[in-house]
Amino acid sequence: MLTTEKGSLSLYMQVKEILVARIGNGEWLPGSIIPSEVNLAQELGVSQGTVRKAITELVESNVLTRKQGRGTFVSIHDPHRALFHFFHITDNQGHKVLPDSRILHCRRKQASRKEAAKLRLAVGTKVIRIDRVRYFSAKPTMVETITLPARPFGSLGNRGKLELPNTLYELYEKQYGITIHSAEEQLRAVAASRHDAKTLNLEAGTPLLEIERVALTLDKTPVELRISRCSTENHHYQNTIF
Amino acid sequence: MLTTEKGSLSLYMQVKEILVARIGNGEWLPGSIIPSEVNLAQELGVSQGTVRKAITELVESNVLTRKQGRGTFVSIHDPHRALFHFFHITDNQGHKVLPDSRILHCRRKQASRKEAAKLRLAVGTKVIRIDRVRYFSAKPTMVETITLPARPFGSLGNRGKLELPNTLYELYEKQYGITIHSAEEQLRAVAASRHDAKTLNLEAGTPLLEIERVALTLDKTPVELRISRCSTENHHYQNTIF
DNA sequence: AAGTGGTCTAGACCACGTA
DNA sequence: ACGTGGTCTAGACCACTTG
Repeated sequence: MLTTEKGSLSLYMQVKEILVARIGNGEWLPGSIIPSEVNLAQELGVSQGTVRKAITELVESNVLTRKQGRGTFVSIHDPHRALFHFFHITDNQGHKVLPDSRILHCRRKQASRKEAAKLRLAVGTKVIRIDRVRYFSAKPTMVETITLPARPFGSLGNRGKLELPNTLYELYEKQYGITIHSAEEQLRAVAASRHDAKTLNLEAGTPLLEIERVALTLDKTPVELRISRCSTENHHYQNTIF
Repeated sequence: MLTTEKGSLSLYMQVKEILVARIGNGEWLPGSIIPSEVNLAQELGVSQGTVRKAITELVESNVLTRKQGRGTFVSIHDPHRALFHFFHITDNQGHKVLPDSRILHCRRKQASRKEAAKLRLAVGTKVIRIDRVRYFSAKPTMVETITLPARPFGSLGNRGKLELPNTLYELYEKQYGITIHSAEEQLRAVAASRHDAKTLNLEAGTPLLEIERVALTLDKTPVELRISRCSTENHHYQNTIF
């Protein structure tokens, strides 16, 4: 129940937690409309302004989306959002294009020390590891290794595994009900290994941009480790600091 | 004058523009307090809620800072803000430490094509170019080339030039009244040149992380071009995507 | 026409910092 | 005690979308 007692959170924060909980437990699915501000206010016994403030903060953190005249919706990961929010590679003219993908391998393994640490699993836990190459206008440019915990993603790669979509986050959401809300990335310069070099058709030792990303759900649970090594001959990583 | 006519911006947006203008023209300097919400509302003939909404957005974009019980202040670039907002290099344990700096050169030149383009100047315009090395625990780790338009920064480096502070953005603000509000960064992997290698005490050809940053003022005027080449042996570039 | 979010108002009380 | 920002309310009107 909502309270306004001394030690408690502010009303709108309590409303926010209720909304997040309803999204988290699947009561309101991605893409679906939520009740109007007036209805929620009535139901929860607060004013519309309080509900509004809670919703505003969730819109700012990309959890909800408002559409004037229509209603408020649980955010959905269409390819557009994946591209503009989570994909930071652009060509040297600043144009952003999603690369094509080709899967090299997809197998089950036991989590290495590093994978276990990054995904907060016990060493040896079953994971799925995907290797793929990504192409910009038919030119191989990135090699990617993606590690997923087998627990939620158990069925992935079991049958017809080489047919994974290009935008994985959409798959996670639609197939497994897992929505990526944030990510931590670490960037380094590394020398291309012989394998990298062969795959990307360049010389071993060529400098590559390595991006190590841990993707997180709304409650900060890590659900994907992705290591990308990218040739920065014609592309770069673009970051805007506000 | 504020209006609520049909084609015009919403009231709180007009208030926001007034506040930004007063900051931009130096009426309210960085670090100083601005009038209270109630006073501004009275002066501008709107309700406190409207002023509040305008201020809230400016706080979100780091232009203003609220301090409960005290007032609202124009944001200031203390070293802390520079470090946590604009400096993205951390060691491999995730700890952020500001490196020491040593200036190698500081000279006046004519803007190269690239510098002119990035700073939106005519080719050949006078610029100041600073070369420095940055150290983490006494180990040379980054080489930096900083280019500033001579116009606003004319006096910089004229006398005793090798005595520049470690956090330049603070200098820009205090000395020249120029506050950096945002930046565009492009990251690439490059091979260390012989000069890089000698400066950083490693072998030519070693992969380095190159960060090319254009720093912008509140009105999006580019005022600094900074190219950093960083050894990522013990450090990396950390980015969080929300 | 009805329902939604978007803006705006006027006033209330609380929590915090300063004097 | 006073002034500040922080929260909350209740109600108004506008702009937009849908039936």
